[in-house]
Amino acid sequence: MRMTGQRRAILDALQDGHRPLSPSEVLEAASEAIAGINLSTIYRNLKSLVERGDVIVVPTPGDSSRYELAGLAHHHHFLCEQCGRLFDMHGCPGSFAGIAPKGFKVRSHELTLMGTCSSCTP
Amino acid sequence: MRMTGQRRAILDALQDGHRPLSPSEVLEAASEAIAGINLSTIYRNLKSLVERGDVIVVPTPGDSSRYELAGLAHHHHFLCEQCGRLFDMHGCPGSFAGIAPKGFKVRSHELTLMGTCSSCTP
DNA sequence: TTAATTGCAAATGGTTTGCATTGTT
DNA sequence: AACAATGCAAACCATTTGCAATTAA
Repeated sequence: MRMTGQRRAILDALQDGHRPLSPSEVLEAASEAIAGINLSTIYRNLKSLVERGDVIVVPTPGDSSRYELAGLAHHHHFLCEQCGRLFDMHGCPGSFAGIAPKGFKVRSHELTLMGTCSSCTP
Repeated sequence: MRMTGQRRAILDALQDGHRPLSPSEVLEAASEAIAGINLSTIYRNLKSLVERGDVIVVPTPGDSSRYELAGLAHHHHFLCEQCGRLFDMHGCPGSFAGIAPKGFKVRSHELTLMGTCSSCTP
């Protein structure tokens, strides 16, 4: 994988966003650096960046997946139902392995809080 | 809303499944009672059953939403990465409101454990 | 008979892919 | 030259919708 300007711009967008971004949010942010950048390219580059381990997928309940830079400490997210943005939160309340049914093997977990972010609260 | 045979079959499918079902799982189950039942009808009826409050949507991270009968105690789910089925778990480890950023209003939360269910564990 | 429900096919929206072109080494 | 990366259009898949035909109250 070559580190092209487009991939650089995508990583920059994720870095500057300070929160997980959807593909269309990445497109919007990267478009400011590279006019005419294509959504297919965003998807393809996000995929290869994930395979390479530079970026992780954030599966989001009831909405499309977001992407964020890899290497952050384990944490969870807040989904604003008003503006649709996903935010990072710090820490994790536990492993939750105890509530899994007997015989089920827990590999990971997703915790998402939903509500209204501070910008959208009147 | 009229209680047709199709709607009856859909509710029966959700009841008998003992776990949240995807639209295509509902189709498969309802087809045994009503041959030729259409997927559009499944979607339309699920929607009206949700509006009526008989059924709730279970938004599932990284996968399409599932549906389950309303009225169950607050609980969370386990997604088997092998067979794709979603299972109910009992109880909830907490409110999690404490980890939300300042100024954010929490309305609800989704907790999903991922891994391998007992049927898929070797 | 009146209004809700259904099947079918077409539309939609997000994501992926084929292919010819462009860019990098 | 050899191969990776891109743009574009078409394919895809889950979900929704328009409409004419059917069914329930």
